[in-house]
Amino acid sequence: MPKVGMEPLRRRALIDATISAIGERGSLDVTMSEIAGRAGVSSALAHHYFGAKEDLLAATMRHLLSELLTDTTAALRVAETPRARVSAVISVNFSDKQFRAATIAAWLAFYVEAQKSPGLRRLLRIYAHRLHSNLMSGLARLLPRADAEHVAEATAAMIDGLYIRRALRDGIPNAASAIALVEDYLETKLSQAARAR
Amino acid sequence: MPKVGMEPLRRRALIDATISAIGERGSLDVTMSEIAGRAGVSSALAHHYFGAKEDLLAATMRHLLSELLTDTTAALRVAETPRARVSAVISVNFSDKQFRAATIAAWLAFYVEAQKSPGLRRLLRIYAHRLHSNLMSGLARLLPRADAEHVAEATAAMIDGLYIRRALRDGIPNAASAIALVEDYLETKLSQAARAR
DNA sequence: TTTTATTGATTGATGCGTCAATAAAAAATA
DNA sequence: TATTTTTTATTGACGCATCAATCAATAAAA
Repeated sequence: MPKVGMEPLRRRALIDATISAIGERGSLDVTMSEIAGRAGVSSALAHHYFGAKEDLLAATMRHLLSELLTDTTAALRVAETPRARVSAVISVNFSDKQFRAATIAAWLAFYVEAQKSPGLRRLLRIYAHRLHSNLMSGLARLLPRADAEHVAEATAAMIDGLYIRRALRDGIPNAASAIALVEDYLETKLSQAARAR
Repeated sequence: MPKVGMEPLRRRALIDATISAIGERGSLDVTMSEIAGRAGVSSALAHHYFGAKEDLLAATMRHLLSELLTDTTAALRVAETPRARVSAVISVNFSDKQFRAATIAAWLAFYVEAQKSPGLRRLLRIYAHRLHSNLMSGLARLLPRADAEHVAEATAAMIDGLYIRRALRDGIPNAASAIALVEDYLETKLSQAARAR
């Protein structure tokens, strides 16, 4: 059976299995055997490629993060105006790929785990910082600096909050209404600023 | 040593110990021994009073929830106007007692745990519902029904989001600025509505 | 023959939940 | 009031299950 060049395929399969396992269990205490089983390999192989369980979890987190960043930069590339840049960032966060039960459960679980693990916390800080600066890349051209910072904070908080409510499967059932909520806030703040000018 | 009437004292001490243990560890996987140790008793006693670990966690969650509800009703009682009612609900959520690292870590951990445990999920649904209707108790008198619902959703999401960001100890360092963010949103929406009228 | 892929079996640790044992208070009985 | 009995409080020790991590063994490529 052993065919060479399996490593990248197995790594990817194990990471995918980790996300779906976390999504189904709803928490990070999934076993290595559970994950490995989903990926169709033995738990020993998972250890072979990733070392400790925490390393696999960190790799999964990094994967989630880099997917989000990739999608975001792609969306930003085609955004023509500052206003469109802000909407692009928002829509990526609520895209089908991101705003899915398994993905959200994984994010939530990682937030909790980050309390313990400094490595994970660093990764989440990076995420928060990127989200902020991506939002600012549009807002800074629409509002005075201080207001832009303020609106970026509030928008980021709203996005995180909507993720949580989605995890609870209560209120805000779909991505469209979540986007509408955030966009409405933005529109309100922008028109308020325009009036003041 | 055995003195009669220990039960309520022990129960309370164990629940407090659970919160602080979760706060320090940052997650729900604290051991019964750890909790019992903090409460100054053996793990066997914790089992004696609460049964399974999950029961202790559920009791802790219920305690957190009922404290929040008690504080909220107290704050609502002294609120004179509809506008004051909304502010009252917000300020309770960011009060010293609620917006504390240990409490927030516990809430976050419970959100994750709720994915697995239907009992906990029910409790969190109750919390979300109460928060919503408490906000509505003021908003319904300030805005048309549909707008009020919308603003209540957004406010609730913002509150949850700010909790998460607090848990990460990143951005929004203190309660005051968190309140300012939410109040600013509210004020903006209310004045927008007033102008439209 | 060396490297890469893979696993079953095993080990060691951890932690929940139980149980029998101890002791002090309260209640019942003499 | 003195005693026995029952109830309440409490724990150390232990069984049992789970799981992460290791390792020796197998087999196909290079």
